[in-house]
Amino acid sequence: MANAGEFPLENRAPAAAEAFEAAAIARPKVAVDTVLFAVDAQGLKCYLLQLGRGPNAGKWAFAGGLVRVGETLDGAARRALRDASGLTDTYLEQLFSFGDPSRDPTAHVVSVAYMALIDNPGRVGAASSKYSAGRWFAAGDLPELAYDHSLMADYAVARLRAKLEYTNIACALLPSCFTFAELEEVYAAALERPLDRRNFRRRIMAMDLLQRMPEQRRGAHRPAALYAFKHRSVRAIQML
Amino acid sequence: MANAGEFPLENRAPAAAEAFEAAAIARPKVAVDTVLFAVDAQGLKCYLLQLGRGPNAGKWAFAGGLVRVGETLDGAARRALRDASGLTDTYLEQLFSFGDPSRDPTAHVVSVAYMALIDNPGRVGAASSKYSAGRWFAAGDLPELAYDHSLMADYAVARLRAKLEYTNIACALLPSCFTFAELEEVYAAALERPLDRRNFRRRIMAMDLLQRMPEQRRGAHRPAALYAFKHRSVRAIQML
DNA sequence: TCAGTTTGCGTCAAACTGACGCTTACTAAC
DNA sequence: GTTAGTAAGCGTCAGTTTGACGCAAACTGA
Repeated sequence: MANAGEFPLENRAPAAAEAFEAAAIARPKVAVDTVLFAVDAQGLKCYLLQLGRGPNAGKWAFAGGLVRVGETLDGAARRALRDASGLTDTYLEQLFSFGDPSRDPTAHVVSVAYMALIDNPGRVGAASSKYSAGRWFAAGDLPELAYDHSLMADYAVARLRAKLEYTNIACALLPSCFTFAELEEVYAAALERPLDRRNFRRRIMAMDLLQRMPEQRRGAHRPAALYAFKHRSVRAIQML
Repeated sequence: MANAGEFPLENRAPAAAEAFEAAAIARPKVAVDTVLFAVDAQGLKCYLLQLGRGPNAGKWAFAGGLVRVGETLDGAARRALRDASGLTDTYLEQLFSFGDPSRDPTAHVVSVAYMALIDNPGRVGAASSKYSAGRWFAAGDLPELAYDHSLMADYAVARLRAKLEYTNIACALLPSCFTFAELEEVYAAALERPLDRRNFRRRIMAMDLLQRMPEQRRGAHRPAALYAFKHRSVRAIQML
């Protein structure tokens, strides 16, 4: 549907189309906004950018932008994220669309929210001139955000937490090789609660997601076995 | 973001705005499409409408339409559903947004997919003149659909199944009073697998969602206790 | 009164979960 | 070298949940 009743309009003179239905039809701008997550020693982090222009200048917001001609939503999200952080190969997942006409007081903008994950906060690079600054914030302690971006943040955190439980999404927050302790830190940071080391190991092992690597990580103490995810693409874990 | 860099444009002469950035910015139409579900004796059903106009005339699709000036996405979905089925008070939940510019060959249309649930397929009424017909189909055996509506159908079924497991969403597919057998039929229909009557009862009871009503339903055999959901609003079940 | 059918309670073993003890393997300090 | 300290990683145990299934209770219609 949706597109259905509209086609005749496309084939008529613009004036006729206007008179018939277009008067009521909104032509909102369509935007994408991406909540970028990474985990570091302090916990789950969110990357925010400070707006350099417009009425919201000075406020913090997620990487975003308007969809361009010929672009898919995913494509626009990737481009906006690249412009804001230099990142090109991230895990990206659509979350939810926000379309309240008053969410942006200056124009009707429908925004499709995305979540992106990277394994290391240090990977972010310089932002485009659209932004005056960019930095990581603790996910649980974000500053006041522009528009309805706080809602997006809540949504993103909830989705990430849920998916940690039934998918291998943690692979997007870790390098290709990691120790069990590092995996546990990712879970503990995102879920914001401590996990029992031994039970966590058992639970993850039962999921059969990991592949043991031949090498070990040597540090100050007993060396730790290195693991990799069997599948680097995110997929639901089938509970038999 | 998203809306951010754009404001200066709004305040400039149109020509300047065009030259600066607008050339590349898409102005897609924004549509909503709603996958309407109900359960009857045959199983899970999906309500489809046959398009009466346009290049896809004759094809089946979900209830949808373009977002109008001042409308929220939810509001547009409710209106489109009302126009297509007469329904006004349904459970409604946003699913996913589809924005591939080639999903509709005649125009760039971003469509926000929704799922709606009702307790009785018989509640649907007459459709607007935009459609030439409307009827229920078995959810597992849909005809060829217009646009990317098959994708939406898959997405909707997956979401419904998932939510049955961890929310009280079944309340939207049942009348206010129902027997355990009716509740089980809803689950079995949506999940498309038989459930053990006794284990199902135990599992649902453990969730503590139901309230036993004083009356009983009398039929040809042993009378069945009537139940109602404690909460009619859909909420996640907290696993202690 | 009985056959037939649905309702709804109960049992049992296997699997899973949360809490936690303890050994192993290393480094760094003495 | 010996030892103290620490992270890694194995194992145990009781309580809970899960899946399979037996069976009595409650009703109708013949």
